[in-house]
Amino acid sequence: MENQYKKMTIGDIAEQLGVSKTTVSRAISGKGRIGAETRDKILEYIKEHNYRPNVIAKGLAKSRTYNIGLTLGDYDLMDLPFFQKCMIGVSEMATSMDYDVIISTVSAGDISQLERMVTNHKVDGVILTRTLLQDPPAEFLKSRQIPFVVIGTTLDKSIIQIDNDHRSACKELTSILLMKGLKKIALIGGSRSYVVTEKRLKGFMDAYEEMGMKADNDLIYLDAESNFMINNNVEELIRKKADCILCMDDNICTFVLNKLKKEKIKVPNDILVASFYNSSLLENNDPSITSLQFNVKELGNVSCKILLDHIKGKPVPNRTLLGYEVSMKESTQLR
Amino acid sequence: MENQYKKMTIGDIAEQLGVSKTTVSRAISGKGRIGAETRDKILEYIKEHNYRPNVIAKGLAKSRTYNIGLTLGDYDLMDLPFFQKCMIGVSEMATSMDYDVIISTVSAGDISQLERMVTNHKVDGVILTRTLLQDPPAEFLKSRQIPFVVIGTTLDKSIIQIDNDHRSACKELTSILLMKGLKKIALIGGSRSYVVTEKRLKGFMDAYEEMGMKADNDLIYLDAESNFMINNNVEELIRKKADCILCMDDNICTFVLNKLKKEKIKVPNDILVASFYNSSLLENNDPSITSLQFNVKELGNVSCKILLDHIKGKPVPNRTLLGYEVSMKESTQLR
DNA sequence: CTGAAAGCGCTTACAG
DNA sequence: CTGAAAGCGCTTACAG
Repeated sequence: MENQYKKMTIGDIAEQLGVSKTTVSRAISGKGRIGAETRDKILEYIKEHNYRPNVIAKGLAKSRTYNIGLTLGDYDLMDLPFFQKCMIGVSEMATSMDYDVIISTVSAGDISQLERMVTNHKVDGVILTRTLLQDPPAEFLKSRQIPFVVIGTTLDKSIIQIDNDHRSACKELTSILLMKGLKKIALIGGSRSYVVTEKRLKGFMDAYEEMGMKADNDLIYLDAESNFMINNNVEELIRKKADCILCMDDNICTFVLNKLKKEKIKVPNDILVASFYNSSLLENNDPSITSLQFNVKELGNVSCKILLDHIKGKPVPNRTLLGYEVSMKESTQLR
Repeated sequence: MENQYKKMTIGDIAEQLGVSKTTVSRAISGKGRIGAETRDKILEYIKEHNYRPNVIAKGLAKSRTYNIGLTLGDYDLMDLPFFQKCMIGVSEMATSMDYDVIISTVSAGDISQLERMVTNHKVDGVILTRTLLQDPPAEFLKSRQIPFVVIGTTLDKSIIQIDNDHRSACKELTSILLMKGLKKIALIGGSRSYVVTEKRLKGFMDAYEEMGMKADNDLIYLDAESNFMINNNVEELIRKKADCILCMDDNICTFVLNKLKKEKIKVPNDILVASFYNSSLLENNDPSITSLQFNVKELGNVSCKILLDHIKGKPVPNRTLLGYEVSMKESTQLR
């Protein structure tokens, strides 16, 4: 099953044109002095014969792979669209800079795939998605001194990170709700081992503080990991007569909506609902759900650009915060 | 930003142990005659010093990249979980055979990323997902004589393909429904430019034929691409008093369920609903939705194995059909 | 059983 | 401005 497609090399071109391989190489890379005439002749030949240099060979010579790694955790399966959109963003940018992206899954703390990829010298750098407070992949890469960036937020300030401004976003959505005159806003959030959970909580608190108010801790439920827990939380919230439920992500929101439906509590008539995260899970919901909107593809784009710049030794910001949008929908309309 | 991690080479080992690079290479690959004693000594040294060969260099020498490409179309965004699960399956198998997977997006017929990846000699083969009747990526790869396999089904029998047995699966689900005594089963399907649409239709027909019955063409709606079209279709089906709506995929099913809800038609009390495809979109629906179940990760596993075998020149089956499960839920319970 | 040497397809000091 | 040569880190006939 050999590929019989003409595999032209730099040597073939040199021979055909009666120049040296060095010259051909220079014409291609544009580096080193070379006569305009010779260069044009070579470039023309290349175009005409559809030659493409072997990136692997180039990589070996320059100790580069022209690959970057992208990890996905199996927890990503929970927020399906995120990884895919992000990956498309990364891939788009990588391609435009003549890099490719190799994927690597990290499941249940098993970083063997990542280790393999790195120790096999298959990538020049890595993009980590969804980091935990304690992040084995990040620690591994740090110990290996491989350039890497993190999509998300880590406590370790020395790590290059790119994230949406979750804190401000959550603050803004909460503020809008508070200004509607709501008195008993509840918050249901996921695992506190994710940094983003803390960020969202802080944003929520910020909104209260700015208005000189105090959030009611009795209405805040964190570490809500299962449908069961969320059902319980919702029951309690009904008893406590919350007037709005803020969900930290769409998964939680889906469970909350199901539970409310089962209890025959109407949204937005009886209670308001909003999500701190957008995903297509809620796209077709009736009523439509108020949520934050993040441009995940852009997140991928930017992260890739930063990693590549970093690999090339350019200075890059240690922390990059991307924007958001608040999308008000039916679920928070006061009757 | 250089990686200062010890980059040991085969030469270093040879020098330290007073043998030749050839010998070291042989010890590692296990090919070529070599004394057991020398081999053990080398292997031990390698283990002790945590040496990992540079796969890129090995690749250059063997004209291999130890990478395979995996394409995803932007239409995949419609069935989110599919690509990701599939990719995890592919990656898992690839890793176990010391290969890596490079992703490449193909959007709106733009195969430039794929072309780049291939002409840059970055992959030894490619896995294509979601092929269309007319498939530019497949045609391109064929013309380049690059080993590749397709996840899905193509009309071109010369292409190595791996798919679930959609036809049998759809037939089985339809049969079960027919045996419940349903008289007016409707079918709403997507674009006919996907081979799988035809397969599903055939399976539907098969069920009727086997029972000596004839499907009512008046209840079959294909090329239902938009929410708008599906709404119309559902309206007509209500008028025609269909007793069951079979949806070819979960996207369609979601639209159908929304429309029925809006029209205040209860599932399963007033009409039954089932889907020919499973995805998490419907996971939390109330009532739970009867659907077919496919093991997508396994699909990825098998596809990768077949491609790798093919690359290595082993004989592989031209067509591989994987199983399915019928999962009966509330949405098809006759009262 | 072991090694010297050529080669994979590039890049890049060093000379001229 | 151009080229011969060494090198990137491996593999593999060929000889011994």
